[in-house]
Amino acid sequence: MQSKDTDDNRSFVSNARRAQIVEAAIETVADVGYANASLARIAVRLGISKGVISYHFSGKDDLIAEIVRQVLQRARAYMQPRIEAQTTGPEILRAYIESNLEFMRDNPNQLSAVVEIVRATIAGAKSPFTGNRDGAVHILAELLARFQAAGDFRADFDPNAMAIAIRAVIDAAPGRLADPAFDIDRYAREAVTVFHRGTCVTGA
Amino acid sequence: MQSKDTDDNRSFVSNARRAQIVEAAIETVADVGYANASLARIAVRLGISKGVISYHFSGKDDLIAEIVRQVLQRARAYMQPRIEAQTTGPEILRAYIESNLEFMRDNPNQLSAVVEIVRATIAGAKSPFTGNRDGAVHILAELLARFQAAGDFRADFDPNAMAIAIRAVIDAAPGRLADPAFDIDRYAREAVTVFHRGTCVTGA
DNA sequence: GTGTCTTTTGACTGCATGGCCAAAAATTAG
DNA sequence: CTAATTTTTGGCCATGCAGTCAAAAGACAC
Repeated sequence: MQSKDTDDNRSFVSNARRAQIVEAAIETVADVGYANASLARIAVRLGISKGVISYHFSGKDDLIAEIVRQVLQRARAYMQPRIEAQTTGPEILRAYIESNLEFMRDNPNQLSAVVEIVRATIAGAKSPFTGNRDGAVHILAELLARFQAAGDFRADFDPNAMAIAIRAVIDAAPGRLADPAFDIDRYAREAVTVFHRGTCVTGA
Repeated sequence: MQSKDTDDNRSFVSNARRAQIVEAAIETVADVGYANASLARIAVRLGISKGVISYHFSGKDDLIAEIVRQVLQRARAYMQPRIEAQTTGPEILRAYIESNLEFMRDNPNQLSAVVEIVRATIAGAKSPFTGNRDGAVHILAELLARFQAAGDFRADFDPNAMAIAIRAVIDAAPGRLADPAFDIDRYAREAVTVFHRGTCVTGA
């Protein structure tokens, strides 16, 4: 094993095992919370010995990083085309919010796990995922700023503050998915409306 | 000691010690994150033995609950008069958002700690603070619904979804306070504007 | 079937945690 | 000053954690 592992460096079986472990880890985190998601618990969920995890991953950090990497890749793959299909600022913003929340609705565990991992590791200490969070905000802020300059949005809001608010509203959803009274589609509609009204020159 | 402790049940010195420990615990949580805020760390910050904490509190849960209780009480004391001074729906909503964020700005550690405690303990397992979070959302939702019925707000948004979004935007602030580039006053202004535009019939 | 390589097991380490407690120290009362 | 009480100390548990490892089990080529 080299330090820079590629998928092709590993056998089919090995890759399947890794995928299996990643999946179990996602479920475990979404289920019992990041703080309680120990290697032992993940192993029990799979019915294997926890040594197997150590064999296939260099450590817990490696496993967690792999979760974040995989989920964000899938989320990006789902969202990106939907966002890029739009042309105007308001349309893009709507597609951004909607595709984010749709992905959460259809893959509830995955983003729940990632949001929790990022939050838990960022709190207090420096984390390998700080750049991840700030990166998402920054990309959104740039987007807002671009279309603000183009006149698609009102000129007098701070793109950075707005981006933080938008992401806050989106990232609050996973933690509510467990509540049966929470209607994420309804929530998405409200979020779209609020930020449309909040960013555009004219009302709805 | 009885199980239902009142302040008056304890000596002055004892209450002072408790307050001191609570304060140190708040700072520790805000500093190193809830996950790393062990009794040992809190004790070191105070320069005392960790047994002292066990002596003054029935356990870690007790200490944490006391933090939440005290901070929320202070926050309520700050916010409530400011909110009740308003009469119309939009004014109340503005006062709600502004007073929340002002309290965070002036007491950065306190609400950082509480938000993190509530988030960390709610994730995955059932927590003594679940009702706390849902209660805050519920109160806000009722408020929105009341003034929606009165015609102060547009009639076609879901008060519950809106309340969740508003709290999400507010609760995202503490985690950003450490970032020197984050201007919480600016953030408050944008939040007020967004939700004013999002809830009212006419634009800004 | 034999030998090689991969994978899994289960026991083990070292560490940090929350909680506990007897003895020491400090405080207060008489 | 002495005795009773409150408070603090520092060491001690049991538990759960991530990570390690030798040995067993399995897969597979020949």
